[in-house]
Amino acid sequence: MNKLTGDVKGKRVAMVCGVPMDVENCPVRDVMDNIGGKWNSLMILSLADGPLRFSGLRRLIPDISQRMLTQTLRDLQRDGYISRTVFPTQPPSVEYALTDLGRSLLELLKHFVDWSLANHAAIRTARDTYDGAP
Amino acid sequence: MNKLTGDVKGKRVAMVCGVPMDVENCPVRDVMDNIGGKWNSLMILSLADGPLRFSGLRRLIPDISQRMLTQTLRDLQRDGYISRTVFPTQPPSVEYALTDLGRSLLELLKHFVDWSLANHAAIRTARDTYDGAP
DNA sequence: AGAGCAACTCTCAAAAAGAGACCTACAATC
DNA sequence: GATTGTAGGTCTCTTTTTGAGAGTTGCTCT
Repeated sequence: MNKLTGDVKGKRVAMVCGVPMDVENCPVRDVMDNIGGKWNSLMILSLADGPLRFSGLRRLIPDISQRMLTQTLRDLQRDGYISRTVFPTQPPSVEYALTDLGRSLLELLKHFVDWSLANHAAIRTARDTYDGAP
Repeated sequence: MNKLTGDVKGKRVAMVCGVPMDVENCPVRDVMDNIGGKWNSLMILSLADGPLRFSGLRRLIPDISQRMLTQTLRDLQRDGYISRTVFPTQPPSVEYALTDLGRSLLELLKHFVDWSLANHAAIRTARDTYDGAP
């Protein structure tokens, strides 16, 4: 019997790092989907230094389409990572900022940034080796 | 002038957390693409307790297609996170295991698992609030 | 002899992402 | 006073990714 499986409510289910990886309703997958999206974590990192407006974010991440920018912001807002505030100027301006939850996640993401910088060279080397050997 | 931009080799570029977010050749994006894929980090977590074979991984992550399993394993192998060892049994069996680099990343991912468990309730609440207010 | 496993690959359909046009309303420029 | 620009989007169309599932090769077990 595999130590990597367990029972949750009578249902046989995979366990990863002690967490039941039930396909639906798995906390880890839920969060991973958020940080896992192509733009999501980049967006949170971009708001690290303070609130930004729609067009400010576009300038900061020049290769995101408006469509994906809108959608990513909505997704992150929905899950409580960022807030959206409309100021009644003419034309209205909309400011996006990290919430407490978002700042909490940001702390984790910063470790990733550090790790990336420290290990980038090793990854590039591995990749070149792999690609070089047909 | 925005503190969020800087110059890299004479090219104006966005800065995030002090890191130049040059669209190509950005270390952070490079790593984020790896942990960011839908299955990538789940795969690394799945190998946390020891090496597994192709079919073992399928059982552990029942909702991944064979196609994506193959591709995810190749990607992670290419970037040096996992190793692939073929044993000359009949039929040959193939074992996937974390490398040192993979185990190093795993330590970071474990923090995510912890964070997910701690904050999952808050995310669900935020989501329900957002969805409940049309 | 027939079924099953292991580790894939291949094809086709569905879903997600990207490109880019379009929209409303105001402000500044020529 | 006509054009151009900005802000914060939406809409449509095309391309790229994913997913579902059948097929493959060779051996083993019943």
